[in-house]
Amino acid sequence: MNYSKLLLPTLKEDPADAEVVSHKLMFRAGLIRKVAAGIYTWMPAGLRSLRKVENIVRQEMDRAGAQEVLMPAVQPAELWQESGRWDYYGKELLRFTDRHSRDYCMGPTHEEVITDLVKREVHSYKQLPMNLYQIQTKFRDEIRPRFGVMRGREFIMKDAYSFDADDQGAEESYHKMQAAYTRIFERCGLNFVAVEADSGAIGGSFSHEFMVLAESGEDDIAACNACGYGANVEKAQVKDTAAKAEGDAPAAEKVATPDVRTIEEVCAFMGVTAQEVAKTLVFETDKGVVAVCVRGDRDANPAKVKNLLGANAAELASEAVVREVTGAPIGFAGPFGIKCPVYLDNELKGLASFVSGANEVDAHYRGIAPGRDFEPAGWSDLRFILEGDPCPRCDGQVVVKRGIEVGHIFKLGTKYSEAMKANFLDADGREQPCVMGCYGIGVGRTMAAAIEQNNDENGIIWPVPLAPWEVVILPLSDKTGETLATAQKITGELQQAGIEVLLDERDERPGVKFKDADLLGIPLRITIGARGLKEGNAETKERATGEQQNIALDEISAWATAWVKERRA
RNA sequence: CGGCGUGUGGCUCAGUCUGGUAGAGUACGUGCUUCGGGAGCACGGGGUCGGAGGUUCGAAUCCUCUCACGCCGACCA
Repeated sequence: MNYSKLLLPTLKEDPADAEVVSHKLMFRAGLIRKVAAGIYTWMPAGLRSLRKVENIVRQEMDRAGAQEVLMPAVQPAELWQESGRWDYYGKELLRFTDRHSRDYCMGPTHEEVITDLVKREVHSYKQLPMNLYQIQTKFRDEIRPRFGVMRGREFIMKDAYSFDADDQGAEESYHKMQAAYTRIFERCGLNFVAVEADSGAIGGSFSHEFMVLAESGEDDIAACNACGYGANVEKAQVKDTAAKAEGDAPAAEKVATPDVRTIEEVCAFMGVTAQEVAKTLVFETDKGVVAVCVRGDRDANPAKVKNLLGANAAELASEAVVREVTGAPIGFAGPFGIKCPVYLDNELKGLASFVSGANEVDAHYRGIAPGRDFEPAGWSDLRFILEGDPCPRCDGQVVVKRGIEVGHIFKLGTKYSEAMKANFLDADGREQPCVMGCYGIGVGRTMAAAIEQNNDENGIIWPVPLAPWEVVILPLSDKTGETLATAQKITGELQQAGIEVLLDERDERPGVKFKDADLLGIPLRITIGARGLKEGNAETKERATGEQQNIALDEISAWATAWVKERRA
């Protein structure tokens, strides 16, 4: 590939709207250009890397026995009404009508389409298990797209769906995908962890996220420093270690607390620590309004509230609802006398009594004891895990890290197959719903995550398997044209050997070529200059290590070919 | 959707407060000199100053409305 004819516009300055390093570098290196918020064009070099990720994904999916299909981006409302998600899915689902006033949406995911397909085409246990996947453009109308292609509205995703005859088969399919994902991200050269995750609105019984470790990640991961345990903080269980409090609680005493609302204010006013206070939070859910108490220095985890109730959604209640159940403005909620069920976090077992709001303006209680002053609706793990908490699996401690979610796998069960009647006949001739799993990989996000993990002040440092080109050859200008002729010869030889080469034959000064080669992050650079030519040498430089060598011209092609092939995934 | 902020040549930005008819750097074109880590000089092309309306003799600048984009929050498969 000749650089002079490539649409590969590099920039010296960071774009004004980019925040994270991968976004800045993808833009500066001419890999992407923005069309609208969260919507991007893939430029030639960027597309080459994107295709590399896709091909790794494709190879591993095929190896795992999955079959590739391609489903439409535009989906009819009927399918979504059938699954029940037309009403459930929020504004992220971009809806529109055609000229006949029929409702459609841009597919944010394809459970409906695939389940409908399998319902029509698969009828016998003899056809199962089956795993179908696609690499396709999704659209989710995110409220706030950011970080370039990392959280775009339109993005390329690999989504796979498995169909099994029974639960055991579904788990086998799940584990196959887990193994395939591990291979995929290893081949992409990423430093990642697979963690337990909340299965969220998609439903289903269990799920893992594949997280690339990076400070710019949008998710917090709780990992054990001793065993292999890892989980999204949304999901991470907090070990129930609180010993039941001994001794009698003092009688409850109401205290006037004018204008004292926050935990800090309460602690300062009452002369207690946050560990002695129960923070009461009111949640609105589709199973009704509930109150949740956690220790004053902890945060309640809405995902756990949701799961405890078996609800589809749980969010902090509006001020109006808080007034309704507590009879007071926000800041004075407490478990005693509140007009909704109260769930307590396990950790509060350690307190015989605690300080809490009195459900009336400017008042708190001291000495509230669960079981005596009020009857909890239940005890459960309801708070977010924190760094330093005990590992739920072993005696180790939890550390919290940031991660980029590049893949997510779910065991779905029969939620969609039952709703959409994707049934098959078993060996006994009985009709049964398929047991499903679904498995996603953000292809563009994986590529961005690789940059996030591999860069320096000069630009991208591509892992060889994802690099748009494996080798860049820089003929430095001379009067005779000998450097160019030599570079062309080497380019030809490498291409013969199946190496992907970018030949920078632009009439540019050496500094420009060096800077662009670094910015683009091509793993191996070969410089042909008058200086080395005199000695009969080509000069090599590895982007990742900075290591330079002089290699004889008649050996350079073989040397470079071996260098690249050793590092391919 | 709430809070804050920004829209001026392809990119990065100045000019706006204090109204006088649009600039710099970079990128691009031509020429000369250069040529091993983003060269120098000269000349040149390129701008509805996000859009609409208003005030004014005169608006990038002041006022009103609107659109787009960004950050924080909430939200999120």
